Amino acid sequence: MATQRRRNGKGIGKANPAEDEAVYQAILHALLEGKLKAGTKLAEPPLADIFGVSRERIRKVLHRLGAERRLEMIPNRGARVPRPTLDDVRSVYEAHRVLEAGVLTQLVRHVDDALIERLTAHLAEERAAATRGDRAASVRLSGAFHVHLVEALGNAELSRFLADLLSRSSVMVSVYEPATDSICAVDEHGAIVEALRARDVARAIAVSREHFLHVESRLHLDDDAAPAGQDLTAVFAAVKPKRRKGR
Amino acid sequence: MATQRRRNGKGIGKANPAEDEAVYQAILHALLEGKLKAGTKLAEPPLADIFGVSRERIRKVLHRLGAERRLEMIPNRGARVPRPTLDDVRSVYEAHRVLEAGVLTQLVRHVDDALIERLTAHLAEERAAATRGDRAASVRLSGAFHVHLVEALGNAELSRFLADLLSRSSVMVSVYEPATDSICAVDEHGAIVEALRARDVARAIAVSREHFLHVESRLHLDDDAAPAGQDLTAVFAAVKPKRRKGR
DNA sequence: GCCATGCCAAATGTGCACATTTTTATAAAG
DNA sequence: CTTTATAAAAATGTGCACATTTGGCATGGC
Repeated sequence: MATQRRRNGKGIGKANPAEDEAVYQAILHALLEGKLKAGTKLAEPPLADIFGVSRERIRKVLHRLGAERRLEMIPNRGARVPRPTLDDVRSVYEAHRVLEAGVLTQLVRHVDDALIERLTAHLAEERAAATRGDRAASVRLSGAFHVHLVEALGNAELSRFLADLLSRSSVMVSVYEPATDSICAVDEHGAIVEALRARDVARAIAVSREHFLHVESRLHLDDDAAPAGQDLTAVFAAVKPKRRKGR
Repeated sequence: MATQRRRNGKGIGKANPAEDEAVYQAILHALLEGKLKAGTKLAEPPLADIFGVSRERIRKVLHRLGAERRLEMIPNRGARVPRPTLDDVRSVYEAHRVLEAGVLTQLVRHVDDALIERLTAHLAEERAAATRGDRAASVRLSGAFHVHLVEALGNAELSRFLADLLSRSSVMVSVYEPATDSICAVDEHGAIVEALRARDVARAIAVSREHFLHVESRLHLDDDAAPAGQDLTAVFAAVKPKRRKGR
């Protein structure tokens, strides 16, 4: 009697790790794309309804995102999209700057022609996107340049740390808008590569530092601040065509 | 089967966030102390029985530790204490080395007498512990020195990253045993402070680098490798005096 | 003797039914 | 009209009952 089956009549405890991952990726993607405005409440029941999964599954995903510090979890009060302070953003940029100084210091000891060649090729891509006027590609490639630098070291811990920093700064673009007007100047990236080729640590670090300070100086507060109330259904509209109840 | 301790029909959903934290801290502490050998299986039912809480609570904690990469989670097969490779350990040390190079680069721009004074005081503590022969204090203070360095920058992201690295290397002590014979030489720490006082970036980084390479060279494989099967009850014996079934 | 196969106990994964807490709506008082 | 108190509604947190999967063990065939 107590065995209430699901609507699809199949098993209830059916293991489906892919479903977890799909929901996680969907929400994470929405966060990184900036579709979810800062301060938006992410309640479990509506999300379960939208994605057509149980509430527990949504719950697990939200708590995971909270553990990764991508969502702000408050006990008994659910999940919200974090509203980073200007100091928070500066902190992330500074961390990136400090990290890259260390990376460059280590990198000059291991530069070889292949690396310089790869970086030069990347610079060409960046210039192509810039002259083409493709803003989206420019932003993407600009971030990828720094990823290339750290991955040249082949250290998983450092790569993960940088990925964490970049993903966090992505979210921040929706509040403060850095570098939408003019992204990382390709020339500055080129100067870093040039210093690397010359094995000049001090110059590489100095250029990198100026580069980051340049970007940081463009940060400014964008205080339209829609405090809450965003239509989640609209945000996740095209993500999952699963049926949901009549609105 | 293990009789669920809490069967009082009245308050089932009683909120108790402190209980979560207690279990989390207990397992984390056991991990950091090296009481849990690498490769040990952490099954949910016995842990629930030991701590006297429901299985779901254990479950949540284990998954949290898995998300923090302190436990290795395999779908449908539970949690195990990770068995880090020698390359993993080297990776952590290298990351610390690279990070500290960046930290020192940034730090020489903001050194003041107060900082030098604090670091000097710390060095005195280290020396005292060393001459006293207090090995535990020496290890602790030796790690704390590097924490002091990064915290001098006042950047939360960087501090968190270093804490992550340190906690991971703590776990690794149980497999490879670095620096138990002779921990970070105080003289090397002193040389770093001296270079900072002189505002000599290159020297600070060089000394720091040599320091880390020195420690890394002491790593060696300790392959006794008890493959599994550790008595969890004994490990968590003194942690939680809560009543459990037999005993 | 050794590998393959089937069965059974144990462990993990998940939906659901509550309890608890928070938030919203409504009514009353100043 | 604003503010406060109270009740209703919604959302979050948790234990439990299953389903599913895994691992071990015995049996049978080569």
